[in-house]
Amino acid sequence: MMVSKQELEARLENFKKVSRQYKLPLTPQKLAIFRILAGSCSHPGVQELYKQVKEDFPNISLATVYKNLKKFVDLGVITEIPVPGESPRYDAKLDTHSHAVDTASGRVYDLEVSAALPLPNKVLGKSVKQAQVIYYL
Amino acid sequence: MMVSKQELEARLENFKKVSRQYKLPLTPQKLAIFRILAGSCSHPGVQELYKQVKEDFPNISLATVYKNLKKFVDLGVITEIPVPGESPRYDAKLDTHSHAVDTASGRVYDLEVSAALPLPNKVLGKSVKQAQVIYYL
DNA sequence: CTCTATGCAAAATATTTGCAAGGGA
DNA sequence: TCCCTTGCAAATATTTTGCATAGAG
Repeated sequence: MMVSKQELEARLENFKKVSRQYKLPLTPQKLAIFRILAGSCSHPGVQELYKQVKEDFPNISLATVYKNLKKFVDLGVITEIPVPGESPRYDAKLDTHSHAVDTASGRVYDLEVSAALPLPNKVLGKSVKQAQVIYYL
Repeated sequence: MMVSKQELEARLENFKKVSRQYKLPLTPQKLAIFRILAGSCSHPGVQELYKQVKEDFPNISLATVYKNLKKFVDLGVITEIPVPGESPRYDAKLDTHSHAVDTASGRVYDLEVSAALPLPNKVLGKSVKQAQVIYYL
């Protein structure tokens, strides 16, 4: 499955907007990393992103990928998906949804949170910033 | 909060039962690691478990802790809780429940899955082995 | 007795850091 | 110009592996 052109554009716009908001320079490397993530449904990890962005920026450093992913998470423009027994994967889809982890293949799928599965917005007296429902298949 | 004596005993019994089932030797080290986990509500990670078990077994190797945790997960007697930005934590509570991650302190809490939050038992046509709902506070 | 587990050390990975030079706003 | 960012190399941290020995059943 592919991300639609409109959705991709929306994600890129949001990324740029937030970057401006925090007065962070928009470098070609950042844009490339974000674009790959935003255009993918496969929830790549660091190594995979590094390999892909290398096609456009052969000299890019792995450290740059690490630094930027961390920054993106801080900025809230991407989400880190922890996968048991593996290194984390990343997702540029921002609306609340769940993930299904196929334990056989290691693949991670997006799932819509069904209306039948309402998430509380307060837990332990604190407000829920984010919720992840992960299904292991 | 503490784990009740009965609950701890039940978890230990189950651990021993499963070990026997798979004809795996029950060593003092394994027992120690499992007991710490089963008696704790703090969802310790590898390093913390290592530090604690070292008090009883000063010569225990970190590798032993890693190997056993992995084995316990395979056996299904503990669960790995992935935490974004951190190394995984472990949990000996086996009934279906959720976790709340306090992003400020890094603490992980157990939550009962409320009846109002029914989890589907099939997703993408495959049966759900396990589901984790993680709330980020 | 047989088979797994243990501890140790080394190896393989993964992630972070410091710093000089470059580049966006 | 002012910071942030980049790439590189080194430093850390994390996790895995091989192997000889010990120990559980």
